[in-house]
Amino acid sequence: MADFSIGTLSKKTGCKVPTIRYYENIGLLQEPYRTEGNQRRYQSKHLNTLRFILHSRELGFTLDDIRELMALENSDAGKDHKADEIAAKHLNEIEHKITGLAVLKNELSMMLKACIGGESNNCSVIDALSDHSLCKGKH
Amino acid sequence: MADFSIGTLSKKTGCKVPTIRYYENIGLLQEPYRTEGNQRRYQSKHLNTLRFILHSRELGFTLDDIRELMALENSDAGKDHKADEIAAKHLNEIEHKITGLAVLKNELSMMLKACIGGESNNCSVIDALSDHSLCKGKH
DNA sequence: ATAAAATCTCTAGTTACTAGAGGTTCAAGA
DNA sequence: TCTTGAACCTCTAGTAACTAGAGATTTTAT
Repeated sequence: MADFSIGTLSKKTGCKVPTIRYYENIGLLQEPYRTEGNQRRYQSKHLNTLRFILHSRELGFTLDDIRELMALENSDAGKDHKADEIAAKHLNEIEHKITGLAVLKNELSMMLKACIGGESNNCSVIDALSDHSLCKGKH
Repeated sequence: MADFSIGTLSKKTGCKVPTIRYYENIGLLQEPYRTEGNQRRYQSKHLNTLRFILHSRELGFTLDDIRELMALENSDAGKDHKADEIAAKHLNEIEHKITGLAVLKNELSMMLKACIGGESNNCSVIDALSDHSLCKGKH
């Protein structure tokens, strides 16, 4: 297949044009060659790399994680082990986040339930937020 | 109680000194008076406001949410209703986040399980991330 | 009085992009 | 072949919510 423009790469991947340029700027995506008029022309290797980046981002990896993951690909030694490590660490962080959010959810639900079910008309989310004692011990 | 310095306010709340100045800069925290030597001196109202801000942040409200919540306090009309609305919207977002993270968690666990349990030695997180078909349909 | 700790302002860096200005190139139709 | 409009180019600055550091001044305690 013929080489393609940045707009085409954008359509193929769903990644916005400025974001593609950004990834190139920070060294995540290899610089493609340019036409005589200075426009970028991509090949399938760029498409693959970009998809790798996007999928990793969807899974919540940071650009630094991704940079590291990509470096591993080019240095065979211990490659799988290190990649697993990064993924495992990431999984751990996600589990922590989920736990934290579940706590928040409860606190917010309780606040709201109290407001809707309550009888006093000075019931208020604001009061709940101002009342430090409500969260004491949890944080 | 006597008025206190920014360092003392920091200790009372656990909020870092530069963050307190930052909140003042962006207009979230009222400017305190200054000593002749230009140092800030705070009073209990500042302590209360800062605690309100910090607790709201812990619950994941953005600084803009908090700004809005604080504006409500000074405009009685529909105050409770609006605050509930903000909190409810926030609760909704948190529920979405939890759902999304749970999906990620599964995908990552499966990736890792396949790597650890697998027999081939080219098993790799990187391969899983490169393989776009794995996530097709979910995203 | 002196010295250390705390404070001051200001700028710039972080993450992962997005938006806009102002100018150039490409591709398709007449 | 010419023209025109879409797509492209670079560069700067803005977003959220802070954090870090430089270099100067003030406060506090001995």
